[in-house]
Amino acid sequence: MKGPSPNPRLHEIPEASLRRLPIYYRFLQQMVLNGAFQVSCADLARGLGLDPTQVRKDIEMTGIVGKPRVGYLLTDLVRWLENFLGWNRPKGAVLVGAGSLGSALLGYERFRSHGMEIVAAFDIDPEKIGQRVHGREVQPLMFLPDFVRRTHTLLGVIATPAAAAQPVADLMMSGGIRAIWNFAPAHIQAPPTVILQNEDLYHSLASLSFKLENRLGVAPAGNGIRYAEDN
Amino acid sequence: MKGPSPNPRLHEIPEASLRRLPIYYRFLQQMVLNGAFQVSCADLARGLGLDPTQVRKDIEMTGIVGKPRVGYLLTDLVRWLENFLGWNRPKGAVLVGAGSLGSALLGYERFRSHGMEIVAAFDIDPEKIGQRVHGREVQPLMFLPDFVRRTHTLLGVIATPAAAAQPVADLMMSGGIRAIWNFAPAHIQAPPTVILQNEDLYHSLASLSFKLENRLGVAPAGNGIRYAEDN
DNA sequence: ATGCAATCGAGAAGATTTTCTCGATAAAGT
DNA sequence: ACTTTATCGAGAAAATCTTCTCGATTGCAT
Ligand SMILES: NC(=O)c1ccc[n+]([C@@H]2O[C@H](COP(=O)([O-])OP(=O)(O)OC[C@H]3O[C@@H](n4cnc5c(N)ncnc54)[C@H](O)[C@@H]3O)[C@@H](O)[C@H]2O)c1
Ligand SMILES: NC(=O)c1ccc[n+]([C@@H]2O[C@H](COP(=O)([O-])OP(=O)(O)OC[C@H]3O[C@@H](n4cnc5c(N)ncnc54)[C@H](O)[C@@H]3O)[C@@H](O)[C@H]2O)c1
Repeated sequence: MKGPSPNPRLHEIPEASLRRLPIYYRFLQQMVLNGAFQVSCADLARGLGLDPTQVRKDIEMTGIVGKPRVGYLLTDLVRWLENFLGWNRPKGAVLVGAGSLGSALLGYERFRSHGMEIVAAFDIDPEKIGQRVHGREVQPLMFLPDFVRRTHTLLGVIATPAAAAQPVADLMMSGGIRAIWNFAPAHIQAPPTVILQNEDLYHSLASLSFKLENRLGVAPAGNGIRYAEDN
Repeated sequence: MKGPSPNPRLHEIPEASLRRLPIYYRFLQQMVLNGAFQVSCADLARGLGLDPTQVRKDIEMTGIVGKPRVGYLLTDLVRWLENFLGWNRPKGAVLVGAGSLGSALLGYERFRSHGMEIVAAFDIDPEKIGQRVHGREVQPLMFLPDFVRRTHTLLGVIATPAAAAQPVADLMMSGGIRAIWNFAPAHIQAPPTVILQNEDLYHSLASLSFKLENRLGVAPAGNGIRYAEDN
């Protein structure tokens, strides 16, 4: 396996499929630890309680080809997915807002093995500036655009209060940030050339709260994945 | 507005719509602050860059009726949504794993106004037990089932390492927890009577990483929301 | 070798979600 | 009062996503 660029039809990859791949990836890693050698879509489906055809379609979508009656070589598939998602090529990121959530994110080393490395933290609070959080010195917010430009950083993480989200995003974009991961509960306006990913806990809270009150069980099995706000 | 039980067809509410409601809610709150008095679906759509019909369908789904040419009375709609989502009736929750993420969650007061109040924290680490985190004493994990039973708590939040997620979930369910919000990157098995909400950051990371590497802009405008793993 | 069973791959069908379209209604202007 | 216009509500159409089905391929057992 040395796979050609695993990009079948970039524009036609369902977001839902894209967001299921990490689930498969994690399960496969577990299988590696358990000493397995090969894996079929049916194995994945059984283990995760999903529809086998859906799993097959998702895996197929990444462009890897399997062998009938066997499935895929486990290590091949793991590396294929890493490569497909770009998780074997960590991309630098800047974080703004070194509060409680920001600090937790800064301390989370696992991001590096999933395509992102937070290389710098910024804040507007003089108390925070100069402090070290998990090994990184918090810098004044105003240094951000220049830092981004100099280091060609493409990814920005927002962990400020909601009111600051838009101005911080603007500042990021002014420096050349191309993708923003927003943890503040705020709607950010950005040109369509910038990739926006809102991590809105209230989405989940709404779903949980509503279902709990209405005694609804989990969604039908096949419906493994639901979307997160994009724009 | 004194709305009858706003439950048109419980089973037929699209998850996608459900998860868009918080976005509307937030925008409406902002409008209230800005002194607005009434609001139309078109206003919402314009402000959020979504399709007007989609907004209308979503709002319609909650069962509120508007007036042609006007839309809805702003405060009515806000309260209607709060009631529909259950955000005006905070539900107690237990949290397990008082680490960096768990502490951030414990310190986040905003949950209370969105249907959830974390009433107790548990951990397995003797160092953590007995400490106070944002006003709550961390209790030994083994006290959890009894606590849940005594207090009739229905919601559980998991912020432990992935390996502990399943056993912790089992413990929660043994006490009577009916809905689990899982922040650990792990697949939890639960009977369909238990509501599962996985908050998997790797979903977002996969989406971001992939799109960034393939120079894809944001998803088409209408596509405001994308799914989060449910099971 | 031959037949059997499991699986991939791909097209078709079905379900769900989003978008389009249009009639009804109420406010604002004429 | 009448017309215009913005909006809701609802059904139809389109797009998207999921599930079903089946032929082709491969490994395994006989
Ligand atoms: N804490 C949580 O568990 C949690 C959960 C969900 C969402 N959030 C959201 O994440 C964001 C951060 O939450 P938090 O609990 O870490 O808050 P926090 O108050 O602990 O941290 C916010 C940080 O942002 C900094 N900041 C404020 N304005 C800024 C600006 N204009 N530019 C740069 N930095 C600025 C502050 O100095 C502070 O360090 C909030 O939007 C919150 O709603 C937090
Ligand atoms: N820190 C982040 O920013 C972040 C981001 C995304 C996901 N997560 C996930 O959230 C979870 C917690 O992350 P964290 O950074 O807070 O980790 P952490 O190590 O700081 O905290 C984990 C806590 O769980 C406790 N714990 C361990 N085993 C337990 C058990 N069996 N029962 C009860 N408690 C137990 C530990 O004592 C510790 O207090 C992890 O699964 C992590 O992958 C964290």
